[in-house]
Parts: sequence; C-alpha cells; structure tokens
Amino acid sequence: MSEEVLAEQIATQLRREILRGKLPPGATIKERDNASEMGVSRTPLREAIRILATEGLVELRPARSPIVSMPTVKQVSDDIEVLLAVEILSAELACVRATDEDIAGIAAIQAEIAAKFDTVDPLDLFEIDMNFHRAIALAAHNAPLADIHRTFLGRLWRSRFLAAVQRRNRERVVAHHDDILAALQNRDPVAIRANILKHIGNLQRDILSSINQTDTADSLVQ
Amino acid sequence: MSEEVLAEQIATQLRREILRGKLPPGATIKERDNASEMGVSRTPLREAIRILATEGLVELRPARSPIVSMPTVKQVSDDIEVLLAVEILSAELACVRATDEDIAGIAAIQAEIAAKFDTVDPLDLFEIDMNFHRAIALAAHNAPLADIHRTFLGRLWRSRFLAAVQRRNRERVVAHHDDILAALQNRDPVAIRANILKHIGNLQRDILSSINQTDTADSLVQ
DNA sequence: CGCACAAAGATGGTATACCATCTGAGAGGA
DNA sequence: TCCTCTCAGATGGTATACCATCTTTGTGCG
Repeated sequence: MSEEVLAEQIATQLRREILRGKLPPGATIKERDNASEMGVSRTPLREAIRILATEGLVELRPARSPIVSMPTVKQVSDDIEVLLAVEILSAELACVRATDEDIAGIAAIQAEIAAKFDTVDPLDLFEIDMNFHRAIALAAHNAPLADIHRTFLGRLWRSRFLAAVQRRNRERVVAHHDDILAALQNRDPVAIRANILKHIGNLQRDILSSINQTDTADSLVQ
Repeated sequence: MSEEVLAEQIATQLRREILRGKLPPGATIKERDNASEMGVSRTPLREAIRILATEGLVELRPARSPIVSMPTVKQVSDDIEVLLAVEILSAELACVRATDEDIAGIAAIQAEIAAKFDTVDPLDLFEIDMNFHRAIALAAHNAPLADIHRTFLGRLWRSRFLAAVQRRNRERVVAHHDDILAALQNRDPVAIRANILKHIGNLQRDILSSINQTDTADSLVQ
C-alpha cells in the first residue's frame, strides 16, 4: 500500500487520460480490461470509475460498461452556466474574505501566465490558467463552493481546451485576468462580477463556436 | 437482483437513518458491522458510504471508520451560502425557462403545504416543503444545477429540521412561498431573487440561532 | 507507579471468485 | 429471405477471503 489510496491514484490517471484525449468521449471503460491493463484488481478500478462519475467525466449505465462522457451542447451550456455563477459568487466573496496572501498568490499566478503565455506549451499554460481561477475560488474561503468550482472546471476542461487551442488570444485573456485581479485588489464586488461575466461570457462563446466548427452533430466527438 | 442496484438501496436507507437522527452525527459506520446487520456484504455497503460521502453526509477518514458528518457552524454557514446562490440562480432561470406545467406543479405543492401545514406531522411537511424547492430547481431545466441543489438540500436537511421544529411559523413560511410563487408566475427574476433571499435569509438566521441554543460548542451534536 | 514497547484484535483496502443479466451471433423455421 | 429463438460469451454486481495498518491493551522494565 503506497502513500495514497489506490482508487484515488487510478482516478487521477484515468482523469488525465480522459482530459488529454487518450480516452475519447464515447469510449467504454470495461472493468476487467482496464484493471488488468493497469495491473490492479477490479475493486479499486470500479471505485475510481464512481469517483469520475460524480465528477461527470464518465457516465454509468445500468448493467452496461461505463463510457467516457460525451456531453451534448446543452450539457456543456448548462455546465458553463453553473461555472459562471460559481465563479461570480466566489469572486464576490473573495473580495470580502480573501487575505492579502491570497491576493498576492493570485497576482503571482497571473504574472506567471503573462510571462509564459507565448513560450510554454498550451497544455501547461492551461493548467496555470486553471490555477488562477482555482485560487480565486479558494480565496472565497467556502470549501463546498470551491469543490463545486473544481468539479465544473474539470468537467469543462476538455471543451475549454479544444476551444483554446483553436482561438488563442493572448491580449484578451491577459487583459481579462488583469481586470479581475484589479477588482479583487480593490475588493470591488461589483466590478469583479462584471469582469468575470465578460471573461466567462467569452469562454461560452468560444466553446460553443468551437463545437459548431468541429462537429455537425449535437455531441462532442473525438 | 432486485429492481435497483443494491448500493443505491443501502445508500437510501443509510441516508434516511442519518437524516432522521437514528445515526447521530459522530457515529462510526463500520463496514463489517453495518453490512452484516443489513444482510449484505461489505462491497455494496462500502460503495453506499462513498455515495453518502460525496453528498457530505458522512466523512471518510484515511484508515479509519467513516463517521456521520458533524458539521461545524462554519460548514453549515458555507452550505447555506451555496444553497442560497443555487436557489436564486435556479429561480431566475426558472422565470425564463419554466413551462406552464412546471409552474402549475409548483403551485400545487404550495397549495398542499398551505392545506396540510397544521395537520400533518413535521417530518412529512418537511418533505413537501423540500419538494417545493426541488420543483423550482428542476424548473430551471439545468440538470447539474438541480443536482447541486439536491445535494445541499440534503446536506442541510438535518439542520433545517432541527431549526424548523423549534420555530414553526406557518404564516411566514406560507407567505414567503406565496411571494416566490407569484414572482415565478409573473416570470419576474428581480422579484424572485428578492423573495428567495428573504426566505433563505430567515432560514440561515433560524438555523444558526437553533445551533447556538442547542449546543454551546462549535459543532452539531445529537 | 508510570512509561514504553510489543502483541493481538479490529478495521479499512485489495484481490478474486461467483452470479445474474445483457448482447450478439447463429441456427432453424416460416 | 427474414424473423425469432436459443445459447454462449461478455460484463457489471455481489460475496468473500486475504492483507496492511492502526488502535488498544497488557506486560515488563525503569
């Protein structure tokens, strides 16, 4: 038994494979095959699948193999709707509750994004961008709210990534983050709401146009 | 194999026992004991515990027995904060997206509450009250949002119940629901936001005063 | 008398074997 | 030729046995 529970490790590995596209939407995850492939038994693999199911990354079907989620446009749109509300609430709360250290940490992440934007690979940049938003959610000092935020960020990870590689706009992203950061530093809930709304609103538009371009049906396919 | 997956049945039963207080906060749930007691094996019981853990009703501890959650005031307060935001967003969306059937169903539930308020037992009334709020969340036609709502309603169930039996105010509850329903029927997002805020704001006050009265420490104990 | 260490029991984590159900292919009849 | 029924393989659900670790208690030494 290593440092972490096996099911968590498996979930982490599967999550990466799903988000990176190695396990494309629609792929089945057979308990026996994947378990033997990863060198573990079915029990922890099964538990890992349940974890990913609560995160919305895989879909359980009664008496059938679970499949990697293949969200419809409606589902993606709903997820964005929730993410937007959660980000706004988190940011507003952060204006009140964030410590100076919280804000300094967020500013550091933003500086890192600005510095590395043109040099680092998109995947890694994406992780940093995610950290920016995660840090704001954490600065709200509301644990369940941060949990929801993490869940929906993960659920939208793939859609966001597909949209981002297709529409890479340094000025806009950096400027938006600057606006958000400035509002937080001024502890101005009204301004931060407007800035988040603008930022995620663009995200929504990008994702939906990305889906429409890459796919004619109503589902995201690999 | 019966109509539903065993783990779900076990989760439902355990959930009821927790919410009804048969399994008080702080109680340990030993896999072997509870499994043999319920006549099932450890595997599905274990899975049920994980389900309840994602709902926040039980708390997993590494290499220890899971315990029924014993939320602190801070945790309850955070949960209410999320519930409030989710209810407001749901209600606003419902003003736009609810079908006439949705609204009629909600009105019917409200009528049932008003009719049964003084006759039915608090536990059953509570279920109906929960249905009222659930119905509004469902009328937003955003599945993940409704999931979050259900989760936090469940998480706060016990706190709300303890507060409700202690402070039973027919006029206020019915009037609040009437206001919310009227705003929905008028499809007035601004009014419904104000009315939900008032309703849940009272809930928050009641719960916190209830905790302070029944417990001097910072946790909810049986 | 008290503290520390060790051993045994308890308990969650993992592996595996068995069972019920679903799917799909193939054979047989209309 | 096509439909249907049956059977075998596949696959998820469940039970159980084993393992690692933690807790607790008791004993022995200081």
